[in-house]
Amino acid sequence: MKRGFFCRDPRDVARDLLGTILVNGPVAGRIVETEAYLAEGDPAAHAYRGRTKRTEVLFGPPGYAYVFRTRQHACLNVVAQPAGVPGCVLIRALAPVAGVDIMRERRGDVADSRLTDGPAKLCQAFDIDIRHYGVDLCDGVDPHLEEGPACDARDVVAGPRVGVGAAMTLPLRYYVADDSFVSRRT
DNA sequence: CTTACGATTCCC
DNA sequence: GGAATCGTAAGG
Repeated sequence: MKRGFFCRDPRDVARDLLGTILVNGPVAGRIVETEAYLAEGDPAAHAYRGRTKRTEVLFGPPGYAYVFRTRQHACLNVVAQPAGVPGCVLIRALAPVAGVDIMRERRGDVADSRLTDGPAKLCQAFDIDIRHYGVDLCDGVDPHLEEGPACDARDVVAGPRVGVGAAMTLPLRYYVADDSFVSRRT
């Protein structure tokens, strides 16, 4: 995945990221749901309250991983836009492509359909956590992103984001219509 | 040092 | 509907 891909508005990156393949060693999956977090005017974005140790990587160059914890779970984002502009895209769900058996071991006793249908679930299935904070997702070293079969633009749906405290109804969430791994249908 | 609070998930 | 549970950030 070329770094230039991420050097754009988070909304465009979020939409175009659908279909991209996330790889981490033996496990891989096709992204089917994302959310954009804007660099400016977005109270729900972590970078909204400024630059801190936690949000530091958001202000760096695009294509790097911004991993954060909420409660006891980790979530994976990709930094978008040029250095100094803290936009990012949250990877909310993906469809398993390889290593399903390993995902089952990591996720415990859950149905296959719930292996990776949520931002924290996919991190657990892919063994991604805070230790991946700031890693380059464009350098080919795991974990990394690869171009996948482009999904039909007509299948892409936009809607309100999930679980954000600051009530934001802008359509910043993108997902593949009718995909069974999308975390929630609206 | 102390307190408040989640970009979630799973179980009752 | 509610608890789990811990790092981060802000305030004293």
